[in-house]
Amino acid sequence: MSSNPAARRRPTHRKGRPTLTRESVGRAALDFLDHHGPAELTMRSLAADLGVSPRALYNYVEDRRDLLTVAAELFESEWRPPELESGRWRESLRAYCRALRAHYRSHPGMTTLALTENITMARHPAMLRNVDTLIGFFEAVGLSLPDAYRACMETIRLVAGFVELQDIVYDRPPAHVDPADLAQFPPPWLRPKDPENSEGSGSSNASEGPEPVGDLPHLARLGELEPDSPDTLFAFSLDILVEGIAARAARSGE
Amino acid sequence: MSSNPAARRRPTHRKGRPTLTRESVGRAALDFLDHHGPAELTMRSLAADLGVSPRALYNYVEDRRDLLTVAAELFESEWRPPELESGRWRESLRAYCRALRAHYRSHPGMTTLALTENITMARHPAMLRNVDTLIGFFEAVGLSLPDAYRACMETIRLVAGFVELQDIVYDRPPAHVDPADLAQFPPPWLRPKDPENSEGSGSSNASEGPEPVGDLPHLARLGELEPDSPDTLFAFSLDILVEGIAARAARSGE
DNA sequence: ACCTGAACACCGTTCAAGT
DNA sequence: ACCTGAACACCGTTCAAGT
Repeated sequence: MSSNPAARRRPTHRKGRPTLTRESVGRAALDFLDHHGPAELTMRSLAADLGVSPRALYNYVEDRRDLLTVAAELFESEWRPPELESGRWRESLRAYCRALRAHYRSHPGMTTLALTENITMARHPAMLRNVDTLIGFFEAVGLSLPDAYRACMETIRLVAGFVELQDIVYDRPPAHVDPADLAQFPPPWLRPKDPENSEGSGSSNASEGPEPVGDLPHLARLGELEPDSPDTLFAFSLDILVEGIAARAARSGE
Repeated sequence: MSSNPAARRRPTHRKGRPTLTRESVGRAALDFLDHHGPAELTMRSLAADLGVSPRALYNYVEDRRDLLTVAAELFESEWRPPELESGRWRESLRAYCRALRAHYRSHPGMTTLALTENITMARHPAMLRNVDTLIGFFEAVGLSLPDAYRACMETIRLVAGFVELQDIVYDRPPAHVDPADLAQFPPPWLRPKDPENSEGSGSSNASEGPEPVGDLPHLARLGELEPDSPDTLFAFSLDILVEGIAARAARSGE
């Protein structure tokens, strides 16, 4: 077992802590996102987390963009998709999307970070296999090959978009928003404004006029109903997706 | 016409350039995004664009977050939705979504910027009216009031997600990606790797093994087809949405 | 081979003066 | 009232040494 000389070249520890590697710093960056917002992830804060100087990170990644690319690859490589069965395909697709949503939520901000830094995701071989499997699934459901690809992309985009645009606000409420507001439905900023306190809304110049909200009849009725949970909202999105695909499959089946 | 003394209080020009206002600096920030990436939008670069010192901006906005909030509000206020007609509702919804996509694309990165800075969008009164109108439209199509709200949110999320996750890569190709690759379908990173040049793929440590891509049968067949344009991809997403909503409306109509 | 510490050019933001 | 210029604490990144 010690016949491979290359295996002994690098020590596994240094100064009491494990030796850094390209993977371990990427892993640290990914884990950092579980507890901090994307903006807090800096070379310096990550180095402090690892107990090294900022300069040390540059021995393993080229720059911050490269670091985030590694983190994105690790993020994709740890995605374990559930089985897809083309019989009872509706429930199968729903379960797949619920699992994918949980995956994205487990490292919130990774997608947003990739967007701001112009990092192309879906490069990891594991992700390629998943995409291929998903396309095969949609073909088995009855879509043409091009439609199966489009459906695959639409599915991933729906889940990623839901997590980044909807879940993140609930999972990590911004500091300036009252947490109690987030439990409400519709969100308070979708409610018609109380005409009492129309003053003091920040903009003090009257040049553009008060710009009254006017009637918002449907939102007003919504305010009296029970709030939607994010899970309910997500279930609705899945319904639209599933039935939309079913209609498409029925059409190309003719 | 000069009877209002308040109208004369602020000069309209100073040192040959128009006086700054809260709106004008927000407008400048929004326009900045048309020509530059979100990361380039800094207090200093924007001040240089306006011909003032960075400190001058702080007389009109509290900080960078506040500046981006103003820009987001302006972005929403300039959205002019097309008419929605509940008769021929499918084509009407499609046209609405196409216009909304064009709106988001006209200021690329605004949504991503709002995400990274934790800025809650849809605060502008004009946006409230639009949401209310869209909910009314979906009710007229045959959805229940809660479903109409969910469909409204799903519609906006679909368009915003498509622009940020799909269009931006085409409209603003990242510097490190070959532009020719973007015209291909599927993207090159979705193609099975050529076994010839499996060497030199960046990661030089063999500790994790070569991790072969293996068979990607559906992606391989896709590689021989004509690439999808973003418009084609978007049209497919709209088909899924429209037919999904139609199925939902038919079900609640019973 | 891998690390530290100092340094550079940036960034957001604030302070002390100018007019 | 609104601006400038200098300054502060950050950031990514690099250089020159250390071991």
